Amino acid sequence: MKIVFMGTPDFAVPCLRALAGSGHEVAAVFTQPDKPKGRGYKMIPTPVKAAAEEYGYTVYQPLSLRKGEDAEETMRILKDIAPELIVVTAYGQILPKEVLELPKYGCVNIHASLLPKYRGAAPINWVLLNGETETGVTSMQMSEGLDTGDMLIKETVKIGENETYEELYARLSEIGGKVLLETISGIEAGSLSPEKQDDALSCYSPMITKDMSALDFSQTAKKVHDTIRGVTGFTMLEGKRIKVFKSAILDKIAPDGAAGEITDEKTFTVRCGDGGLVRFLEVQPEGKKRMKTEDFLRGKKLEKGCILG
RNA sequence: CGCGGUGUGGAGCAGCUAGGUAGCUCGUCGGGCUCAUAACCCGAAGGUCGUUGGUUCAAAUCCAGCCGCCGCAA
Repeated sequence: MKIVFMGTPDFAVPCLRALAGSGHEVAAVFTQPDKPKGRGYKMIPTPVKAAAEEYGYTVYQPLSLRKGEDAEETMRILKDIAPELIVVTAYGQILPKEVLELPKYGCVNIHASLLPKYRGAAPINWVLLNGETETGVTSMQMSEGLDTGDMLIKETVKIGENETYEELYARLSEIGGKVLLETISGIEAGSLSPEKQDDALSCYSPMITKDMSALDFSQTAKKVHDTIRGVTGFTMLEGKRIKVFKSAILDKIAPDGAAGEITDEKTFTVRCGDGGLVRFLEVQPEGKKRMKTEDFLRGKKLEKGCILG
């Protein structure tokens, strides 16, 4: 099948690779424009662009598909290509109606949640922040609303108690590639039965912001742990910023003591608002590399009773 | 030229402000102790102190450039 692929971040890369290995014709790849990123404002190509170039695909990076010269130009390009299907995975732009209706089979989207729950930009983060125990990947026939199209294939996965955003992200993106191929096969065979989303059950996952990563130890241990898993936590230790990438909740409870207090300096365990204890497993001090807590503690002496935050 | 941190044996760090013997907590290897152990005791190996140049009798330490890694901000 002649396909146009649209995607931007790492999450979309396994989908593109799946297509590349499937025998379908990838006629073009669309991704967001490169932006000056990082220290010194270096221009970094998007992960999808980097992958597309490996395969020698033609890459387009229009500023907008909805307005301006780029939008008109894009429509001309798409009409010229005349794809049978457009595949969209975490592209980062809203597709106008003309684009949605252009291909014979329309546009399909791979979304990292069990729709209709967690529509929107950051489903993986929010699933973890909310302490969900399962999530998944859904493919859908795109319509004009945001992640509101009819659902085609859904695959559910269990979430590990200590599973982090990174880990879940990697798992779901791989599943995304698989679901994509199944969906395309289904479309070709005409064997899919689109299912309408029940809007009453829907919820949105808005973009995450920096301040959501700030750990608040007056909250429950579960909440603190989920924050670390979902968006990577950070707090202040002796005036310096320290990120927390991985954590675990202990079975024990410390009924007395202050929130944010280090209760065990040998393992970097902190007391939370409900008396629950969270142990940091992987941290990154300001200006340093990310490291396991045991490594961190070899060079840094913590003081028991020291308060974080 | 966005702001800042950092680069020291395999790992994480101290030492640098007031230049002059390479240190700590671990790991590794050998030996000992023990019913046994990730525990304890003794010993050993292992480092061009990121790189280039400068100042100096002498530089991990002071100065300049370069490279790498990272935090913030976008």
